[in-house]
Amino acid sequence: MKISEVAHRTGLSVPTIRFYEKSGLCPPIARGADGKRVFSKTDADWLDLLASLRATGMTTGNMRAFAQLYALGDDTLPERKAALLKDQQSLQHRQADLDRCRKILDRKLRLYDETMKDQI
Amino acid sequence: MKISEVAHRTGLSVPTIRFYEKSGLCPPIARGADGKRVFSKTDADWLDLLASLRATGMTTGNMRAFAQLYALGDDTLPERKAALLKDQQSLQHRQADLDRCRKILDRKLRLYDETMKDQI
DNA sequence: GCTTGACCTAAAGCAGCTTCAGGTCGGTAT
DNA sequence: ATACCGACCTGAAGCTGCTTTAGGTCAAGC
Repeated sequence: MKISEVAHRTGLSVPTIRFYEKSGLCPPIARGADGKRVFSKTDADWLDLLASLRATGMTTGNMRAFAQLYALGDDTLPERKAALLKDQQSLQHRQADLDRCRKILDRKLRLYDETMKDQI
Repeated sequence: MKISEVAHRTGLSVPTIRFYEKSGLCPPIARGADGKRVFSKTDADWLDLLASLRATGMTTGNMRAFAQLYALGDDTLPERKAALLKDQQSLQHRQADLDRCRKILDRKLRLYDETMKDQI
């Protein structure tokens, strides 16, 4: 499989995939005689996993840790679950932050409406 | 007013305030004989405004633009409102993204629960 | 034979800060 | 008096997670 195909399948950009390999987020990808990356099904699945971890907002550090646990097999399921739970918490934090932002913004906009009404 | 007081009042960090000044997000702050920044009430209010714009997730570029409109007086109210509305939209996008993330994560966690139940 | 397109690399750039290294004060404890 | 502390200053580097740029190789199509 070519890098462009993997990009299409995972939704990651081509440079991001190269970046992930270089950063050790996935194992080194095999190369063809021409030096181009040749992705196995396993590689593609791995990158799919990375893409969905990224989608959850996980940091690359945690993604690397998670991927390593994944590579160690099913014994690490509880640890991986714990990592996901932690991720879930930070996600909740971010959502709460955004909610706070939204409230500030809504209040500001209402203020603007009132001020502008007065002026007309 | 000292920088530490402004930091405390606005919730911005001391380096962030210096960074904002350096980046032209606020007008240059007056200095005492010792070279230290001396913030006027106006400066502090300005930074308060910046802090709440940042809280809404606005980019520094937009913050700069917004602050400039602000400096031009009340004639710019409609433009500022438009900027805030745009900001609100991007905020809604981010919220939608996080919701999507949360769903992915919840699904993953449920999968883990099932897998682990099977193993016990 | 010449261009186009997909791939490659290393390196720089981006936002928005934070952190570091190194220096100047004034106040206080010994 | 002197040694130290904490708050301030500066410029520059570091951080995350990519994206963009510059420069190069190769096969295929016109």
